[in-house]
Amino acid sequence: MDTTMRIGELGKATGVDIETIRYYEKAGLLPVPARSQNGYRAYGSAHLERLAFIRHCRALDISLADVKRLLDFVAHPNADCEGIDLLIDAQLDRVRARLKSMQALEQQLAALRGRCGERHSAAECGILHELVAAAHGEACACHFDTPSCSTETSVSDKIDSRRKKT
Amino acid sequence: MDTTMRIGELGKATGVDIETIRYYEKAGLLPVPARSQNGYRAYGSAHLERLAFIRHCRALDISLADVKRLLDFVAHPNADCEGIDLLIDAQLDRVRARLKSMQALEQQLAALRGRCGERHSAAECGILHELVAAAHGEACACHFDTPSCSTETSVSDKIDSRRKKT
DNA sequence: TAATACCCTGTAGTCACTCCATGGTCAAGC
DNA sequence: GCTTGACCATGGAGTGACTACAGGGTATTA
Repeated sequence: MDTTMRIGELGKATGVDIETIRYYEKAGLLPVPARSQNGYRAYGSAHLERLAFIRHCRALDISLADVKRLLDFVAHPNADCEGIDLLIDAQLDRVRARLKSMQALEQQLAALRGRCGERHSAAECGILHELVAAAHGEACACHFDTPSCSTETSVSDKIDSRRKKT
Repeated sequence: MDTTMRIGELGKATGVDIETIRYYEKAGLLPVPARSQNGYRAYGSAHLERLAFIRHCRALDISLADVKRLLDFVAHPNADCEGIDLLIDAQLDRVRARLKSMQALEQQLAALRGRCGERHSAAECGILHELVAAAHGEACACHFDTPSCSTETSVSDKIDSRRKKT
């Protein structure tokens, strides 16, 4: 029997908030730990490893549902690894799509930012003018990199591509 | 009096889901519309413009709280525009920070993806090995661009920087 | 008259946490 | 023995920006 840790110790060892640890347990990602006599959770090294694995996956922006799937593969080493493959591929696709839209976004905001030099009234603010013009569907400098400006599909697509994660 | 539209028409004209339109109304972003005799919402051109404005801002990933602030500036054109300035600046900062972490993420995932060529058992999968190794704190190829791999602070910081939006 | 395509309200669910209220446990200091 | 403070427990609510759904009303067309 190895030494056990309380939740606060596990949290410190992994840099994970104790509320998050309890959340992972409730979500079925972290096995239910034993309890010491006073009712405190008692974690072992297996929990520490597992929690580190989860956090590493989360650092890669992998959803908890996918982390769960990866943990299944870890638990069943004889299974075909094709799923792992596809999972990481899909994750990479999502990240790349989001990266692309973030880059466009950065350009748009930078252009918008350049429209306002010094202080004046809102009525004269180039940024506000630009935003209103874009809403009107007029040509606007902040979209120089995209073909059309405020047509319904382009706007909602941009939002969709940034929102959708599963 | 200009022609009015029902919610479905407004939705089609702007590419916005009708549930989202109602949500914006409840959130106080879209003015409460008049109702026709049957109780249906009756929108005018002002609503269409405003909704387009909101969506354009959302396409720039500006939070609804900030969109509200921008709408206040639109409503009070004599106010000092400094707030607009700062708002866009802060937005740009957020986007750039996120962009940076997304780029690191993309590299990590790409490296991870390269670890698995053909199909085999999960036990032999390079991806899984890599993830487990990372969780153990061993040197892992997917972090060649970052100094340390799975120390608590670096992992949680990475997650934090990607989660925080306000 | 029936089907359908709309519209209404209100509530609950999503994701991955985060915060809070309320109360129990334990060790140290007085 | 008592208090203080650091921990731990549970359950429930809140976050943002929607999205989905149940259960009903209305309007148009066949």
